[in-house]
Amino acid sequence: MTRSEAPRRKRANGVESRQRILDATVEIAGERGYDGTSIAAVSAKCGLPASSIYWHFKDKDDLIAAVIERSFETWLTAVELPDETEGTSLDRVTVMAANIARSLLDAPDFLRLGLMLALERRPTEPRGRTVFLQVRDISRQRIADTVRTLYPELDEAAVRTLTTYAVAGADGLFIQREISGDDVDLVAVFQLHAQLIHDAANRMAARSEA
Amino acid sequence: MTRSEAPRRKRANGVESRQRILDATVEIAGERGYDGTSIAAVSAKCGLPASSIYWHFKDKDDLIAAVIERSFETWLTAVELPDETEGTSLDRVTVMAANIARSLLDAPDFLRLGLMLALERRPTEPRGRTVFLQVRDISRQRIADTVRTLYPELDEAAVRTLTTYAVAGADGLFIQREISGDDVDLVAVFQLHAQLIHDAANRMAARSEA
Amino acid sequence: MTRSEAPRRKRANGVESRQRILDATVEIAGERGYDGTSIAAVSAKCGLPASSIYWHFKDKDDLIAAVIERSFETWLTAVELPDETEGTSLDRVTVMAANIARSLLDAPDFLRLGLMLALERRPTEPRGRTVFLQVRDISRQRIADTVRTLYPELDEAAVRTLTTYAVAGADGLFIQREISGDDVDLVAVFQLHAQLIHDAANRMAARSEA
Amino acid sequence: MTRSEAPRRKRANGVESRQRILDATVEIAGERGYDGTSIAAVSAKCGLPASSIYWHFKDKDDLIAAVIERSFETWLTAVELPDETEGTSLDRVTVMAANIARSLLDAPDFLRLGLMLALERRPTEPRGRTVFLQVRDISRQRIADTVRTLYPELDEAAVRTLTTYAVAGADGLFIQREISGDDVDLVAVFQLHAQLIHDAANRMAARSEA
DNA sequence: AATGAATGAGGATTCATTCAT
DNA sequence: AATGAATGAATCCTCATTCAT
Repeated sequence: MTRSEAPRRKRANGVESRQRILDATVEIAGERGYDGTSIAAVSAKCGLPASSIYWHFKDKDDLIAAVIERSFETWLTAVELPDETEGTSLDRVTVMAANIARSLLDAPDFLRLGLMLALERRPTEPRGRTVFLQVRDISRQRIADTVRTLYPELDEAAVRTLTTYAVAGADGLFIQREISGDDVDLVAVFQLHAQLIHDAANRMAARSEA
Repeated sequence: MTRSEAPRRKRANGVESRQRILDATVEIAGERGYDGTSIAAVSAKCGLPASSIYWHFKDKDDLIAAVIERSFETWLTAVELPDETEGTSLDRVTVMAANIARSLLDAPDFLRLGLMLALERRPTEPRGRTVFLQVRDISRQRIADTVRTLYPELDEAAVRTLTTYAVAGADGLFIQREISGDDVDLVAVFQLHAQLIHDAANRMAARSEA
Repeated sequence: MTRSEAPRRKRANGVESRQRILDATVEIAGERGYDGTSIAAVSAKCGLPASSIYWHFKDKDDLIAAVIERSFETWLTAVELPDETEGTSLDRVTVMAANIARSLLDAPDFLRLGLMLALERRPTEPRGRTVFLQVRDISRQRIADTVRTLYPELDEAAVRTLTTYAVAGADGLFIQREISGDDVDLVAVFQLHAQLIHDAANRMAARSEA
Repeated sequence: MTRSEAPRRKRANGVESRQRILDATVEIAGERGYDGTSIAAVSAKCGLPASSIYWHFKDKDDLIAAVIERSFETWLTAVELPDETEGTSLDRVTVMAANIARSLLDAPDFLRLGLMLALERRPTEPRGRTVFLQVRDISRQRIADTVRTLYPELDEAAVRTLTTYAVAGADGLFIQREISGDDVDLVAVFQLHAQLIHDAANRMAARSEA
């Protein structure tokens, strides 16, 4: 709504414009989902006319997909998994959980939008959804790797189950936090989650040895 | 062009029409979310003209809220929590988890739509979202009650944490199932969830006694 | 542009509205072709909002197709072919040519639009084009029938050739008239056309007898 | 993202670019008419960015007009009218008709576009239309000259009528061919056309002598 | 209880064109 | 000679909603 900041900008700068558009889009799409994100709203928020958005992105689908891609990259670098950490496996799982929790607090738009897309079931699936599921799978595999490293006695079925459970818990806790706001101490509750997973891993390992 | 072709419209029946509209709406809204649900689409799916939908419901907001309400009721009666079951607390938690898992498999539209609404963050919140959060809270309290009954030694903070964790896990596992389809054995994974909650409850009880 | 004629019309009247829309569309589409016909222009000319046009017609394609259909019907009834006429075959061909010429002078929008559509070669053909080619074929068959009746000695190949030539001449002369306006006496030149076709028919008949 | 990937753009060559643009435009405009031809489509087909098209042509109108001009020239040189041919006037008319028929088979885009333009009736006439009508008139005069040469007894009114009829037939037969494709033997049917014109000329000559 | 028709606002996207480089 | 980026107007069409019947 403030117009004063744009005193007839002329120097065309594609890269910056693209970023501005993406910035505006994460915000809006993270709040209102795919259908709730209108190009007009993005245009208003980023200051570029709607038609300019179409110079940078083929269509809305392409735009949302690009948002997911970029957000995932930023998020990934924000998670900074210190896999080399010394300590017991419980320590390491706990640190990891805290890291993930913190990263989610910083980039909630990404996951919120992603989950909304993931929940939808349209006949023609938005590309953004596909992309989200792909990058989500990348994260999932990282977690699986960590599980394998920390609990080498586990067989693949157990690893898969634990990973599923770990991811599901993360999603669920994130949602809880989105609903209840600061009532939920995300870091604390993620650490409980880590603890339980650790217990489960140990029990499974014991069982498989027997 | 001839008028006589009307196929002997069965005597208008308000109740049935209302149901047809609601049926159409759960399906569409469960697949595409709030913004993705157009009155025209609902009209097409239920066979009644758009204007008829407005005879039964004040506006789109009202319609979606009604859908949530009805779906919740159906779901509640489907869960059939056998609180009176004899057996160890682990047994009882496990049975309960299986019941919930099964009920979610039957009414996925309800939870899918609800979660989509819950994740959104619009300036003027749809009434459907409010309703969903309310009914969700009802479920939450039932779970809290069960936890209190099964693990009477727990203090209120612990009960709250466990309940949060239980609900979060349920949401997360549901999402996982929505994404991966039959790859996820929802009942099995819910039972693991129950197990871990049971362990956590016992550890917490032990700690609070100390 | 004159607004005064519409003092808040309320009495909904589907049939009349439909006609108004079609009337506006023939005119515009007859002048500017498919792409040149904007829904906004039609809306402006008929006084109904653009969205109302979509109540009556599925989309632009459907609208144009409907225009062709209706125009063809009006044109057909305007041609009034007096097949029963007594007289020499030349007389009868000449009368027929004059009739067609006159009907074309009255409904030039129809043929102009149709020919524009016929000339186009888009990857996905507008339904209006299909419809035009169909109704055109109906006319063609009527002409073929007349030729068969008037010159019974002709074999089918000859009938086909003559019909093709007759239709082609009609199209070409119509175009000439569209370009040159009143410089071309359409009735006169159509009668010349009839004459030449008559000669050709006789020559062909003579040849086939030999 | 690296700039070095540009594939060694061959030294800019204005003339060639201009040709490429014109080539793309005939094709598109010949298929879809004036309004149906978008600069973006031309740009996509010729590989040059839209802004480059505006370096070579003032605006869309100018581009279409240029296309008509160039196409007419190519067509003219393709017709190769052998006016000096010996033989009866019927022979010569027939040869000429065959030549024209063949030339139309080779450059259908030109005439298709031209006829579409000619049929349109917009308030502000595209320059391409004007140009087409002009070049068409040049052809018309050549035909009139030929008629005058071959049938010197005809008065000017007769020459004009015959020319009109000749051109109209050509247009109509071309259209027929565009619609029906290979069902129409354009050369054969043009020869019938020539024959009939020849007959008409003779009859007119006889009449004017009487 | 229901519906045909209408409507203004807004949806995504494309348009022809310009301008600085 | 060419182009990346931008832009306002216009495109087709859908939206939620209303209203007279």
